[in-house]
Amino acid sequence: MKIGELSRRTGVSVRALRYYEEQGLLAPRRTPSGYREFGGGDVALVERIQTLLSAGLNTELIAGVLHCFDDGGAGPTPIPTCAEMIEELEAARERMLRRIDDLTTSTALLGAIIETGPSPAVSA
Amino acid sequence: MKIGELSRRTGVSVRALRYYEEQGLLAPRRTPSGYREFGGGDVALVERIQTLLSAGLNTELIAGVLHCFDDGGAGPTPIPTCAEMIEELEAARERMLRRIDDLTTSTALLGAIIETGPSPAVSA
DNA sequence: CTAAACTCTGACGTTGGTGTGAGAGTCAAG
DNA sequence: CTTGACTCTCACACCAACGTCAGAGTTTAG
Repeated sequence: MKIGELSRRTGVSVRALRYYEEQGLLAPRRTPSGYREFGGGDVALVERIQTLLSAGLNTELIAGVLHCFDDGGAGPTPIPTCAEMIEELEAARERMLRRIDDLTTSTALLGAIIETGPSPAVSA
Repeated sequence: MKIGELSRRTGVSVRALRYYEEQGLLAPRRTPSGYREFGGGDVALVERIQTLLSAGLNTELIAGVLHCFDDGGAGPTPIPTCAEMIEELEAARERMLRRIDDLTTSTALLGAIIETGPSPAVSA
């Protein structure tokens, strides 16, 4: 299928799909005239990318670990080692947890500012 | 004092201080030669700005509510109405809380991916 | 007077996932 | 053949708070 159809099927914008290819997340074939030609499996692949992006991973990390999810396109191929993938995912999760901590601290500080009003709460 | 001294006193970079002025958070006088001349109160003001920034507010919002913290420079002037300020701060806090929720959901999703391994966890 | 230290105003770079055209080629239908 | 829908490749815009040069003027210590 061409990029417009993939976009409609996945709800992902054409621009985003081209960006995914640029980042090495997608590798469509090309027609003689240069049009991208996607396969049926790419629908699930794009959805998987969306899932990982919504989980807070960036495209670089996704590009690094995406092949670990690749079942070869058909069979239940026993997953490659990819212990490295787990490590990177856990590192990403820990960054997110730290980010949550920071935000929690910030909201608490903001809450204090709101409650106490315009006090010179400049301890930092 | 000049910008370098204010920077040393507050620990905020010269570039950041110029940026604050550009955003309307600071309004130093100028010497005939064009040098910024800050007053003693600006140290506390910069610290207050830092506090609000670390609380997750952006400069635009800070610019809008900063005058509500202004005590006139001396007396315990009863704070102006500025109910609007409280509203904006609470709105900002709620945005941050939503962001925390999103991140929490994402980390949970990422955790599930890590635990279950490369399963086709593409529900979204 | 000179050199070091400081300050000034631009103005581009950063980070990441797109939005939004510009200008041009391709393809299917009438 | 022509129109319209679709696609292509650049390439700038965006958001935020700065970092970091460049080139030039100012001030200060010796």
